[in-house]
Amino acid sequence: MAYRTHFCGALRKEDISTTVQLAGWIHRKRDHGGLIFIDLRDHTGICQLVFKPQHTDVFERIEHVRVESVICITGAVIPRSEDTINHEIPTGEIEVDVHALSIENLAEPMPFPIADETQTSEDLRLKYRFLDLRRERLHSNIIYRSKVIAEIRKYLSALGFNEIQTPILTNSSPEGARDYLVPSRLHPGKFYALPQAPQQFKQLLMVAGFDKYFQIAPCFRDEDARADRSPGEFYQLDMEMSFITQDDLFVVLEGLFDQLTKTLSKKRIWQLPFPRIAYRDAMNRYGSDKPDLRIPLEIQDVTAIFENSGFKVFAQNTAKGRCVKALVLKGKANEPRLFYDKAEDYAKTELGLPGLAYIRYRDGEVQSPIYKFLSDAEKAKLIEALNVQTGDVVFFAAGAWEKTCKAMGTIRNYFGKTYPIDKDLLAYCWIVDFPMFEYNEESKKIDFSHNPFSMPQGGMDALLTKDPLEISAFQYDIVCNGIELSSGAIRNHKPDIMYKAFEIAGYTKEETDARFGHMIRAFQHGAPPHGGIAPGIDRIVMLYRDEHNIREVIAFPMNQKAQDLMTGAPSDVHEKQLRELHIKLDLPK
RNA sequence: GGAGCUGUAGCUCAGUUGGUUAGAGCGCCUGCCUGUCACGUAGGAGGUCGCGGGUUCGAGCCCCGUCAGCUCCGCCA
Repeated sequence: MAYRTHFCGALRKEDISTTVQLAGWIHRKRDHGGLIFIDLRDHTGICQLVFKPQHTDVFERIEHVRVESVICITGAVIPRSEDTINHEIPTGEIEVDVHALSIENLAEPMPFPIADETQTSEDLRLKYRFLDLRRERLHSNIIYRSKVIAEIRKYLSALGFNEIQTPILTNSSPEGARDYLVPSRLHPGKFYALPQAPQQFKQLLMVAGFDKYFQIAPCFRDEDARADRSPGEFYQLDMEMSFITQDDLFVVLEGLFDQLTKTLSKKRIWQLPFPRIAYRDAMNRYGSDKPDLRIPLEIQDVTAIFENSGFKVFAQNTAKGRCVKALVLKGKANEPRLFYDKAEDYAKTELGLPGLAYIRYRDGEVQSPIYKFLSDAEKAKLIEALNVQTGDVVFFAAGAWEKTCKAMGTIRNYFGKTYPIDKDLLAYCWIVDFPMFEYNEESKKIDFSHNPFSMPQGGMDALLTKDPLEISAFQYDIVCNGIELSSGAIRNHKPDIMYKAFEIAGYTKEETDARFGHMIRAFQHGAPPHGGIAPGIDRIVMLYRDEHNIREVIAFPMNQKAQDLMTGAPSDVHEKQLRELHIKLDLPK
């Protein structure tokens, strides 16, 4: 005999006078002595059951059953009287008069309430993850995640993408994050690595002629956790396409996110197509390569105004590679003193800035610790250049370009919190034209700034003739509301350009062959132009669910120290297992 | 590796300048209750104040150390 004929959340007044079987968890219980109400919950929702003393056996058996026990019932759907209708729930017009009961599983008292969303300590929630997942918030997040993935598959399959799995046991790559290693039994002393991303495989799939590939790909990186970074493993929508330009890819991704937004959310995309902002502009205007465009503040450059200024702090920062940046806050000149003090304190403690100069253009007076150092001409130029009006306040920072931009970007985000932000606005944008190379201060050499397989803009000609630090790559990020969802690139499919790029980064031909021989070899046997991207699934779900911690969108996450508090992983293994793998432990004391 | 915050009943928390027997709500147990929907109501059980040391006549509270969780920095091609 079947367990159920209906789902709890599906019953309506149309079902009145039918006999139904329901199965689920006791969500809440209200025992009136001569009458017991139970809210029965399943995956679909909640339905009220009524137990009446006329059914003596059933009534007596349910009396001492605790919440979260699993029961199956048979009963009649009956209407509720007008005054007992519950307008808060979809099934509130009816209830089920129970006349048969099967108790499937008695629940011990819960370590924390399931029906209440009471804040509960993180370690307890992780230890009893199977209970936490019953709670409304997590349960709906996981269902939502499933829908996002289903919609992605639907959209990409319709565009001719093929979903292809790539190896989980693969090779260690010294670049990038720390690898998770897996010892080989058949090859003593050798190790597999779990993939940090299927990067090379997806490019090889393009060489193999599959044209368009995607995968909901697990990625493993042994790096420390953050609120938006799961330790150990996370999921990417990994994609790659052949014979495409950067613009072709943008169209596909914009369509995908438009589709996700329309079908799964009441949120709105701010601008479609997404704005495209060059990396350098993003740094100059927003102080970040992942700007939150919803914040109505933009950084301005005032370096030129202070050339030869009498104010030495600014004047010494007008040389090449240095700058003076200004951030105008409209109408914020008359905040309490604490507003400016707290901002300065934040700049000093969090950003390590020596201070945060400001000018308050108040009604009839200007209040500023630096105003007295400025000439009348500089004062006038500032007002003109920044379009300052009475009631505005301007903050300044000066120094090396990148550091100053980033500091101002952090200040911009800090002040951004004082403006109303539309939670349902999705301000997607593309950050484009990332530099191909960067100067590594530590090793005093030129490094790839992102993916070594990206195509330099200008191709071989640029590599041969331009200052490497001036070369841009066809390398882009997709950003939404200040969250970096992914990097991507049009790849370098030409071996000669690849050797040259590696040479600039300090690799000889032999070293390049040794490390990336299989890639070069592939590109020597007919490689199509191709490119791709790999948006983080977890972060997409966080964004659409307004969650600020990645654990809230993962069914079984690990804690900050990469432990699974439910299963106890990582754990000791038997001596025999170690022997088979030819591994001896050398533990720190 | 470093910094910050937190740690008191099963859960969420309060606990005064260091002072008698450490409290509340929820949950749990035993009753009463036929229209609740966070049901109501009476009673009861439940504590290594994270752990260790110190100061003190006396420590949940002060000091030192340590553990755990979270957040951030480093790290994340």
